[in-house]
Amino acid sequence: MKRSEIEEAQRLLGACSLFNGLEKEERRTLVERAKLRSFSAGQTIFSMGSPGNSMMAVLSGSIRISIPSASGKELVLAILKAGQIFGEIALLDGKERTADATAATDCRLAVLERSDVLALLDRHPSAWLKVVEVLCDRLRRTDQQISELALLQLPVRLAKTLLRLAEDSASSSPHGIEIQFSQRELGNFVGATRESVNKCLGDWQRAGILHIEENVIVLTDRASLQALASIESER
Amino acid sequence: MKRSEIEEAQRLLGACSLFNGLEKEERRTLVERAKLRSFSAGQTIFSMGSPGNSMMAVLSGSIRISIPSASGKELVLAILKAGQIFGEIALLDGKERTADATAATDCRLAVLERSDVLALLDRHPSAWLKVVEVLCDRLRRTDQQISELALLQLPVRLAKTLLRLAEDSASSSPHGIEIQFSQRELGNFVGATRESVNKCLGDWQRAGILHIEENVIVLTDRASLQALASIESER
DNA sequence: CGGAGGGTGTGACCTACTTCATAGGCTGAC
DNA sequence: GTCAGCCTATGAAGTAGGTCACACCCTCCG
Repeated sequence: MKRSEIEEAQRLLGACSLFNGLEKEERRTLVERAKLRSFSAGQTIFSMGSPGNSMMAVLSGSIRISIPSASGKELVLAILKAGQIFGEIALLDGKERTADATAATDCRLAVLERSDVLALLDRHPSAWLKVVEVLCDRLRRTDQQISELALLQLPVRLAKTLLRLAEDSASSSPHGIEIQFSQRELGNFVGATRESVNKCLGDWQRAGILHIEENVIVLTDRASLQALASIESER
Repeated sequence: MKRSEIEEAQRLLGACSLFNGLEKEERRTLVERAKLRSFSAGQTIFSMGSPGNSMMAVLSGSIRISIPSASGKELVLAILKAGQIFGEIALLDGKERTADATAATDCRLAVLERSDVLALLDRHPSAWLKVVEVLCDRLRRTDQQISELALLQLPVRLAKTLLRLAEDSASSSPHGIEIQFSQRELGNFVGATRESVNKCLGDWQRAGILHIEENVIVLTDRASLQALASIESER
């Protein structure tokens, strides 16, 4: 591993909420012990059910966390970007991975082994709190996802996820915020089919809330979408 | 608080996975700092959205954790029994409660304040691991619940939850395992209506897999139910 | 006693989805 | 080139499950 790479990885790990409490020195030893790995878009990083002794921090690119179903369908739980971590559950409790992780784009990861992480936590017990915060955050997210899935109907769920995607998407054109997911992928987010998503988006385009151009959805009227998302329409 | 009560609470806390690693002495001080509280069936213990500075350990009875929706509906996330804990998320990250907790039966709880728990973790950093295990367990559960909700259809979900309920139900009659939840409540478990649950159970009764008598469901043919639960039938 | 409020059982109907089919467009590989 | 494989678009048909309405049974309470 080159010196420059190490330095960059160190800087990037500093961006992780998990590690930004550490002193520089600690971060350096952590990076030294970590394996840096690259994946190209579409590659699978790990699969649900496999044993997992490591966790990953995203250095660049984005990662897709999903749960597969028996027959090809899948539900996307999250898209992770630089500075976020994943795979920590299996590392912490020593059991199987609970979901699939695949590279959504080309990406680079820092892979940390269980023994290294536990050793670090041993030296710095205060870091446990960070770990716990990450887990709590995950739990809040999944709890919310559960209730939405069970209690809200498709248009509301779709509106909510569009807004969420809009929030952590850097790319905004002059006309509005751009979202770059295929309709099939949006379906995987909200637990619906490609066709249903298409119809919903079509309606909204006709209503002037957004428009669809060349594999990109442009949100023009965010307020209306927010209204749609907070309608108490249930199943 | 009476001496006998303290002793009993100590014994019961020892049954919690979270605390069974502690020495007797530590457990005693923890119990001394805890408030013992009783709730009668139906009482609400805390509500989603309220601030939460405490967590609870169930000493006796059972607790119902649920997420309410705008219009009366709700989704039941878990039923907790003696030896289990809840409310730890808000305690750990200092944010709002993510769900409602109500007394499913008359029950007694040990209520632990944030400062006491954090102090204990400070004295015994090894206890963090236990906390993390609890959180990981929760995450595994909710992840599974999400994927079932999104990917499986009602009969499969219902079969799965019946089997789960059967597992941690002590009451088994000579004829089979008894499950004592109303059909409406089962609906709240699987995200469906009373009527749909009724129809499904009716079919299964006709098929001889279970029978229904006086507000009790008796599982007679567990194997068939397991078969139904593992069918890959999707939505 | 009667009535309110809980439970189960069932039908008729409605609708939010899925499934299936078809059509066309673009990109990248052979 | 053309073919495979991805995407969007849209409409017809099928269906799981929700909604509504009713009947009936408890038990608890005034």
